[in-house]
Amino acid sequence: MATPDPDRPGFLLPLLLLAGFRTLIDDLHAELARQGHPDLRPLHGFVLQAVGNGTTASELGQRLGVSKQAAGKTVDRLVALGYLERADDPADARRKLVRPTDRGLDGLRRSAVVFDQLRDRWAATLGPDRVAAIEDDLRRMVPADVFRLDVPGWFGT
Amino acid sequence: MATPDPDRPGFLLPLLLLAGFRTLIDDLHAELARQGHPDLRPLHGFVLQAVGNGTTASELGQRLGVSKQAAGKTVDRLVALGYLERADDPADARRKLVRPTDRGLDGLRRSAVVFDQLRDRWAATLGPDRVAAIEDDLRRMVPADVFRLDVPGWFGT
DNA sequence: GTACGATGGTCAACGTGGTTGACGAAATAG
DNA sequence: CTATTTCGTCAACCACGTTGACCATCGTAC
Repeated sequence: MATPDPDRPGFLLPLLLLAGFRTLIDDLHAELARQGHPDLRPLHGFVLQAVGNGTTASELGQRLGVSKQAAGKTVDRLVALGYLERADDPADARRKLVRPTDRGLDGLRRSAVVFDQLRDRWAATLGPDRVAAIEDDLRRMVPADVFRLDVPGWFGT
Repeated sequence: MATPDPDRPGFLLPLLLLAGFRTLIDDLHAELARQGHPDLRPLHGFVLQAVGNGTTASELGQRLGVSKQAAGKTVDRLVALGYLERADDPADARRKLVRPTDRGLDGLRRSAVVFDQLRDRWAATLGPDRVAAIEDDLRRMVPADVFRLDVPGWFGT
C-alpha cells in the first residue's frame, strides 16, 4: 500500500512534511540544472551555505553535524566540481581554508533566488499568511538545536 | 553561518519542513528503541509500510521508487534483522514473496501508535486545527504523484 | 627552550542506500 | 515452439556517513 492507512493519522504528518521538503528541493534542482548547475546535489546547497565566506573542514563538520572526515570528503567532491577551493591558512600551517569559488557563489545566489520564487508560489496558492503560519508552527515544534545546522543528522539517511 | 540568511526568506521553508520531519522521525526512533526496536532505521518504516501484507522485490521497488536491486538489498537487511521473511510463490517460480514477520508487524504497529502520539503532542501545542491546516496546505502543495510512495526519490539522500 | 596535550587534516576500512549492466530461469504471447 | 518479458540476483560502482589511527602543528606549562 502506497498511501498511508487513514486509520493511522499520525503517518500523514511526517509523510507530508517530507513530501513538502522534497517538492521544494526537486523544483530547486530542476531549475538549477536549467541554469547551468546540473551537478549540484541537494546536500551541496546546505554545505555551500555552511561554508559561507570560508571555513575549515573541521568547523564545517561541526556546523553540519558530521565528522570532520565526512566534511572533508564532501569538500573534496565540491572542489572537484569547481564549487569550492582550498587555500593554506597563513596564520596556522595545520588549517586549510575552504572557500566558495565564483561558481560556488553563483550557485548559492541562484539557489536563494529560486527558493524565494518557490516560497512566493506557495504564497500565491495558500496565501502569504498561511505560509508564514506554517513557518511559525514548525519553528515552535522543532527544538532550537535541531533548527540550527550544527547538530547531527541534518541530511542523508 | 548556521541559520539561514534572513534576507533569503525562501531558505526558511525547506529548512523548517526538513527539521519538522526529522524531529518526528528522531522522536519516533528514540521511542521505538525504548520499546525493543533499536535497529529499526528511518527507512525501514517506509519499507514495512510498503510491504504491507506481502509483495515481491520488484513491486516493492516500484512502490518505493527505487530499482528492484535496491529494494532487494533492503529486503536482505530487513530479513537479517528479522523484520521480513521470504517465501516461494507457489503460482510462479520466479517470484519470491516478501512478508513481514511477527516482529515486523510489531514494529509497524508501534510506529503507528507513536506517530499518533506525536501528532497529538503537536496538536496539544499548536491546536488541532493548525495541525490539520498544515496537513491540508501541504497536501495542496505536493503533487499527487509525489505524495504517493511509488515515485522516485522518497528517501535517502 | 623543550616537552606535552589539543587541534587540523588525512588515510583506511567499513556500513548503508542508491545506481546500471548483465544474465539465467521461468512465465507468457505469437 | 519460439520470441519476448519478467523476476531475482550478481557485480561494479558512487555518495555519504561512521571509527580508529596517525602525523604535523600550535599553544601552553614548566
